[in-house]
Amino acid sequence: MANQPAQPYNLPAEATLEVIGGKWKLLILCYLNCGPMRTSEFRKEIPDLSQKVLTQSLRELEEAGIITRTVYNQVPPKVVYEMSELGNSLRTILDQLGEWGEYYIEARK
Amino acid sequence: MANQPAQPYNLPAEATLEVIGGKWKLLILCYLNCGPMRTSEFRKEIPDLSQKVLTQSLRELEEAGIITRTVYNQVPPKVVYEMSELGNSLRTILDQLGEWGEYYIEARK
DNA sequence: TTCTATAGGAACCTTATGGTTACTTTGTAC
DNA sequence: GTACAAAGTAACCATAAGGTTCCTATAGAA
Repeated sequence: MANQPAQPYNLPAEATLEVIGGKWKLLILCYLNCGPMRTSEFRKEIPDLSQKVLTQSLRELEEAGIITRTVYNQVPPKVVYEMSELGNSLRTILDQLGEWGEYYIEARK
Repeated sequence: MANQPAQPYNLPAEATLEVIGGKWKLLILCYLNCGPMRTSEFRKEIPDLSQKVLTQSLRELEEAGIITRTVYNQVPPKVVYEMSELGNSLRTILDQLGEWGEYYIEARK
């Protein structure tokens, strides 16, 4: 139960992994990279992703400032998620992770 | 207990995160980026990293083909770890993760 | 007036990951 | 012959992350 140090990371790169890490966040960001999405659209596109983990992941991405959440005051509810400025700055990284992943999968065959 | 699908990833980028993910792997790779290291050197440099998690992480990186392990047949034992070719191909990614992490930490202040 | 659609919360369980402690092996130095 | 060094392994525990099921609110449609 030690207090958190001023800088909780050994390396800045860990901050990046903390933001995009987790089982589904990359996939969520990948969809948002193509444009805004509502919750129900995520549910249809990624049926294996449970409601709970979806909203949890979206909340964390929102708190990290990577995506924005817009609530339309209507019934039934409508909530739209999209990339923020900060989120867009991640694009290069996401692309590179994908490229190296392809290379790696190929190299391991 | 479902069988693994042919491709266990939704995205190739997930393969990358699987390789470098975990609490200590980035740090380990960061040290190896500067040159070969023996186990005892890791223990001194990263005292918060337990023996168990260290060897476990090194094993996984080795299985991923990212690092190599060389055992010298002597007593007391001597084991040296270093980056492989494949490991070196990760360098750009690691750098970018670090750069974005710095940017992000700054942007969040 | 009952049903539907949408987004989410609450309670609970399971598994993965990380951490701790104690033990092992074996040649050399004291 | 005892102690030490290096690189582990084994058994165990704690916490985090992910997953399941059921519940809620509310306007309009049937």
